[in-house]
Amino acid sequence: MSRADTPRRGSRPGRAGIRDVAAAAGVSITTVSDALNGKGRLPDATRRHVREVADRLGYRPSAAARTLRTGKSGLIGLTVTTYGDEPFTFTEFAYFAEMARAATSAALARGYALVILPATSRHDVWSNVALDGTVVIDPSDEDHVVGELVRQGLPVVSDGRPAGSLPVTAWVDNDHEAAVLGILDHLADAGARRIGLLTGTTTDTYTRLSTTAYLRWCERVGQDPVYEAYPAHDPCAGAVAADRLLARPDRPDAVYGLFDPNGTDLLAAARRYGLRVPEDLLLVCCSESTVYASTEPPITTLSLKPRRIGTAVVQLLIDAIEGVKSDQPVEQVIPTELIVRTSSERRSPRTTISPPRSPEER
Amino acid sequence: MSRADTPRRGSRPGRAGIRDVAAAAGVSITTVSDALNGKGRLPDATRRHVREVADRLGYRPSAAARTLRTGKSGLIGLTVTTYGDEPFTFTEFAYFAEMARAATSAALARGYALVILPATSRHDVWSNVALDGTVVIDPSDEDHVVGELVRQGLPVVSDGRPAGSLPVTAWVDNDHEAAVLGILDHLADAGARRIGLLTGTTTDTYTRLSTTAYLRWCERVGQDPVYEAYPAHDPCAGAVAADRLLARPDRPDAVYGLFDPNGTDLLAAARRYGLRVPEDLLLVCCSESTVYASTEPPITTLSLKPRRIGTAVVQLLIDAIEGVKSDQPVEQVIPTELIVRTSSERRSPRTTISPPRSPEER
DNA sequence: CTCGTTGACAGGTACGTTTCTGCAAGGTCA
DNA sequence: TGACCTTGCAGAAACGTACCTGTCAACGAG
Repeated sequence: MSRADTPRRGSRPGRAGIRDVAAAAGVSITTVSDALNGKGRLPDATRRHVREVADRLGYRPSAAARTLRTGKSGLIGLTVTTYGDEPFTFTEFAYFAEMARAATSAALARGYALVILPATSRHDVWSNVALDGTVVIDPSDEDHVVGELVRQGLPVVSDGRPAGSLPVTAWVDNDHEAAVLGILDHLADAGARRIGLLTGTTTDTYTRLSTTAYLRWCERVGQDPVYEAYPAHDPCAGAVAADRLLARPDRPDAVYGLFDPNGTDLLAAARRYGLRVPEDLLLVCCSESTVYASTEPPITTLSLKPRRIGTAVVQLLIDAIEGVKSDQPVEQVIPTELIVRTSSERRSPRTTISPPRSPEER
Repeated sequence: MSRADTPRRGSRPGRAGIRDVAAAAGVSITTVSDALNGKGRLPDATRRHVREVADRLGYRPSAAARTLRTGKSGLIGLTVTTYGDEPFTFTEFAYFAEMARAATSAALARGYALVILPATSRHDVWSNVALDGTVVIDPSDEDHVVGELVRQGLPVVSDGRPAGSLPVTAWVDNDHEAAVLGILDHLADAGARRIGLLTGTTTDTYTRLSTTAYLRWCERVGQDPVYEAYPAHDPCAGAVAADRLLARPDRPDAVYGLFDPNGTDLLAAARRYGLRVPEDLLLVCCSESTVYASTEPPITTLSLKPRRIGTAVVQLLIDAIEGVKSDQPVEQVIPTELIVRTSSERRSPRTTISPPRSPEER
């Protein structure tokens, strides 16, 4: 009895299935599938006819069924780091926004869409979405999620070289050490005699590599390190740390800030202490924001080229999904760009003319 | 023959199916499904046993199969406006980043994930992902995508009240008119006598409502409108427009900028023309960026509360997905917040002490 | 003793595709 | 005229899950 109740199977209101199209076009399901997907050997007349009927019925193939059958969903995960409940990534710093934008664009161009997922291993969410692969932003040393994904055979590409022996498929990163050394040399060239650093307390690779590069540089040139560290995800702490740095007895005459908001923080702190930029204090910070072009004075920034990174990461990932999976990880280094502005301009001739520095000052 | 080749069906390497779990636990598929999903009537012992075996095998249910069966994917679309090839939304202005962040957070908290999709109706991408509903950011008058989605029976919630008769399920927005009027009054209170506007050439609701509110206010108080419009998605055009506005013969003594970067643009332009802020020029702009707290001088900003909007939009959408679908659209208005800083501080007593204005100046 | 009732499970079907295999009809060539 | 290939299409088997519909025992009530 109950069988007779539903003779019109699949007659869900609002959605026409491939069956309905086949019936309406007077052909078989196979023919419909082949006609719409451009496969099989069909005369153009049949193909056109099927397409036409499908259009008329407003047929849209079920993504779930297709995914189940083919094993490909066309979805790429994008992990965002969370602090507490809030997703941190891609809003705090312009870097993440730019990177995500480029990644989105690159994915869409190849027919994929991005799914935003938290870096924490909340199984409920991760296992509820069928992914073809994942982009991981700056994974920590022992990332649960990455391990799990790799175990499932999914390709994983990371933005930022993976710490430890994380088995990612590929990664893209800048040469952070070279970038920091370049900036320090640039500041020294501009007349800096004691360069300070505003850095973070977090353990991510970017912070770690940059800080050690700074320390190594200090050792090489014989300068005592002068730096303040703060939790980078707390914007207030940045302003406080900037203030601390300029309040020190061994106040630096040049500062490099590792994080995006450091430029304005340092500028405000300098103002409080009556320091002129660049006369009394040279300033550089790492940022993708355009506001530093129109601050007073404009501030020199280091760009990590997030657009290129986001694009590269997605390309590598989709290549891995679609193409031949090379066994060895693919590594790609994107060059940084130093955008020199007034805040790090060479000191006035006065300084240059001053007598050569004594050894202990060097 | 070929049938005998694959007696172990579903023995895909790396992924254990529900069948494997059932076999390993010595129960039926139904029992496994019931045990893991907390349904059916099973003794706790069986439930525990099944769960244990599933864990041991590393069983992860197939999201695609579950979606196909249940009709729910746990995915929510988030449209981003694109200009040319590039996704524009959520990177140009801090508003979008904050809004997306809040939306992501709210969705994850309820077990949903966000999928980033372009507002243009690229069918390839849209039809390839199974969505439970969609958040649309500031849809244009005749949005193809919205119509299509609604026709498929999917709930659509928009950030920004829909123009025309777009059949969205619900929407969330600010009271832009009230916000603009409030700012203009605030500036007038601070001593402004001719208030200019920096606005956009685009036809989105925000720009339109804000501009007409400005024009109405001007008419009411008897001031000639003084405004410049530019394509908001072009950052360079903003600086040029700011310059144009201050170069006019009828130069305003106060300006409100509708878009995020306008504050720095206007500040730079004021500097070029030797105008002091706030003595010669009062400044307010609509922005969520914190940089305006530490510019010189700090700039008064209007916050649209994107966090609250993003959260509200997602809550409404998920309510519509899971709960009772009310037929009439749900509308929700989020109050704005004016963060008053130095750039719009009341003019010095000199101005205040000056004789009451003549009618034509009013 | 019989009859409903409830607990604890198993079978089987449907979700909507893709695709492998098969099978006629018609053409080509020896 | 058959052997063989090509063309044009249909049948049916998966993909992995959820859930509806039994079935079979035990058990208390009448």
